[in-house]
Amino acid sequence: MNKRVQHSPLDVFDRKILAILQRDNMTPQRTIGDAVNLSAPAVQRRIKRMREEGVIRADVSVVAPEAVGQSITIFVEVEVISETADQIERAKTEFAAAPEIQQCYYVTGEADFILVIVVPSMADYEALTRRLFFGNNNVKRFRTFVAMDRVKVGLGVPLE
Amino acid sequence: MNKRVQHSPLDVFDRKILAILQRDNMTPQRTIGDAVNLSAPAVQRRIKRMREEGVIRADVSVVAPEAVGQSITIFVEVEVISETADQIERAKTEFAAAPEIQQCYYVTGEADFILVIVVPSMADYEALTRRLFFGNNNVKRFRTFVAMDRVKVGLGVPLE
DNA sequence: GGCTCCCACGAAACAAAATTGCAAGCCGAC
DNA sequence: GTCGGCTTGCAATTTTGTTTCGTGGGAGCC
Repeated sequence: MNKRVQHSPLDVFDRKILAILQRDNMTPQRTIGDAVNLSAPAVQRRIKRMREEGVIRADVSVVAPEAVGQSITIFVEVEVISETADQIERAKTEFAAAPEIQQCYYVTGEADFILVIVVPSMADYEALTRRLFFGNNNVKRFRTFVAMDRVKVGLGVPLE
Repeated sequence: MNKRVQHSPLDVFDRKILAILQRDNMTPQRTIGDAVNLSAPAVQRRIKRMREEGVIRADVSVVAPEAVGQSITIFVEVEVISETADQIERAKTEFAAAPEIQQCYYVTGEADFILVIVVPSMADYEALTRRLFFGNNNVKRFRTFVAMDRVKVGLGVPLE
């Protein structure tokens, strides 16, 4: 269901390039080349390959939520009643479709789903719970955590 | 302590531009201009302003964790013993410094911190808990959730 | 060893995109 | 009305990304 693309093994150059790109993907290829001791075209070819292979999933700007009026970040642990394959699939689809849901993970443990939600106000969150949880009769219960501080927020993965 | 930059109010153009950029920041300005009915330089100036004002926090490549051998995503709820200001500050600093910790939020509710962690293997996670939690005598307890599926992962905020 | 084939590389040429300079249009203040 | 600040579009310039081409090193095979 997801993009399953062949990943040819990454060498040291690739990793160094990734380390730079996941911090700032606007870095000129020439600069990257200098940093990793490679020519700009070589860097360009590697980046292109990694994009095609799905090693680089996307290239995005990170927007400050509070700057656009989405000032509240909320965590939710969701526990479902029935964990049949298609019930789970349905839930995944529904969660993935909601724009307020930034992240959704299907997890083991005391909860089934963990959601990261971004909304303008508590009232909006309340409305969302009504729609998403109370309106879904497969949701057994959910626990809410409100973020007071987004201490560290990123998608960077440790490299080397 | 963090970036406190003045956010001048965003108009419809800005929001449309942001909506595009947070999906794909490699979109040519010309294309963006066409989409929002503005010239490329106008788009460029707005983007520059939003970068300077901190509305756009960063521009990054999103790397597929499994492609670089970081195949396990883990959630942790951390509860601390003492919640004095400097104990909390110390914890924030420590969590923010760990490269395996992708995200760290300070939250209300039954937990104090919620962490999103990315590691190559369970053994690595075990080692990390030893260092981070058992090695920190202010950690009362922590609950672990292992992600079976990263259903939706992004930092995009709802716009429009 | 000597051979070819195959990649990945760097240098340079090239294309495309971003950036800058500038003149004009659009308010709001006086 | 007119001044001044702000934003725009267009055109020129500069920077950046991309393609082309020729070279060199390594793997496999005579």
